[in-house]
Amino acid sequence: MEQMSRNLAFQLKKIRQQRHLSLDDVAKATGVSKAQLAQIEKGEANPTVSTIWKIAAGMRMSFSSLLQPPTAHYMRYSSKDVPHVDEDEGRYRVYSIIPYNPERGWEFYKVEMEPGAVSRSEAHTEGVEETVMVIKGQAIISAGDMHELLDEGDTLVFSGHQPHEYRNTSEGLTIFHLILQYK
Amino acid sequence: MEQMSRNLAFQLKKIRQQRHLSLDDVAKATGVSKAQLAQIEKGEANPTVSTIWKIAAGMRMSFSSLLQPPTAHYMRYSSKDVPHVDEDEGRYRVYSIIPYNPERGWEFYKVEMEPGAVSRSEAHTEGVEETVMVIKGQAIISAGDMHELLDEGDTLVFSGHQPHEYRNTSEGLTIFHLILQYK
DNA sequence: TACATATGTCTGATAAAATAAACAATAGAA
DNA sequence: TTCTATTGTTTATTTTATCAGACATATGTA
Repeated sequence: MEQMSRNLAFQLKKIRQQRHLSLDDVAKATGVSKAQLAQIEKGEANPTVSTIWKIAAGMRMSFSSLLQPPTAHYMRYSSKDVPHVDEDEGRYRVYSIIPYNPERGWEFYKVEMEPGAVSRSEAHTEGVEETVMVIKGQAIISAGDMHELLDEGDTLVFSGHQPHEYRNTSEGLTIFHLILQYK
Repeated sequence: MEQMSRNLAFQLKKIRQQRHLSLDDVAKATGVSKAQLAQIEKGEANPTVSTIWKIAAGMRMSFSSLLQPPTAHYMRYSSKDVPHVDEDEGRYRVYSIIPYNPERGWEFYKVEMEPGAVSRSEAHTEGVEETVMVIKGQAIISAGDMHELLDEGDTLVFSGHQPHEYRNTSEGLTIFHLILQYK
């Protein structure tokens, strides 16, 4: 994604002008060509790890500080372009509200289930934690020997490391929010 | 440097076989070609940030965990191939023992000064901390209004944010170790 | 055994990252 | 003003990262 490029662009430009260095100075210090540095600072580049390494080493910075996102920053996710996936012949619909992002570590879904609809999930890898918040309707969440009936407003947090199941036990549509948190 | 490639290779391979996935699986999950993934796992690749992003996102990992160096790991720096720089007509010699590494954040030098030799350094950027340990001889370290005379065995820590000076005040060769720590 | 599927490796083609050098724009000094 | 640095941008070229698909090697299944 061009998220990283933006971070890199911001941080590099910031410290370069904090230190009052020209592109030539940085090029000499890092061994990366001036043209490439200019591209990077404009966020129009997709550098390789070795290039980033050279910059970090030459500027005496850590990776984290070089790739850190700028503070005070926001992102809007429009409801218009939310991708969604159907299961159970369209009776179970999953909308990806906030897609996974390596900087964040979690993702956010909205789920709609028709009456009687069921969804089964395989065990996720190791340390995945699921948070379910029922917005409307009623559902039973099962995992191992856990069977919890959630009403409107109820929230459940559980480990997704074993197979689990969502079941709409109400007469109408059930809607809930779902957060998947990765370790 | 190929340091990052090694870390990436190690971590990717590790979690791939922890999750019992094939290269095809990972290719499908991340959108990175199988050939490229194979190269990366062998440490023979120099991927771009967008490729790393795709891997991190597809595998639901953070950058840090993907780029983390394997634990239990050592590195030997041989005295044979230590680069060095001379100043003051060869009477001030700096040997780079451990070069800067973005993962570590500091670098290590050995310095030799002939009798009467002087070295002046410009102010380093912001949060640079210098540590001087005199191994042999005697030196005066000055920075701002600080003037410290160090004898064999003495150690001085000071901020390198202003111009400073090393001066060998002994009759013989003075040797000291120098650590530069970056914020 | 033969067959099928799955898995990692290798190869050639293509897209793109990276460089070096030319260029234009700017600022400073004589 | 003119001349000379200095700075960032642009262009042309080389290098290489990436991909799709072919290949070889297993690993089961009938």
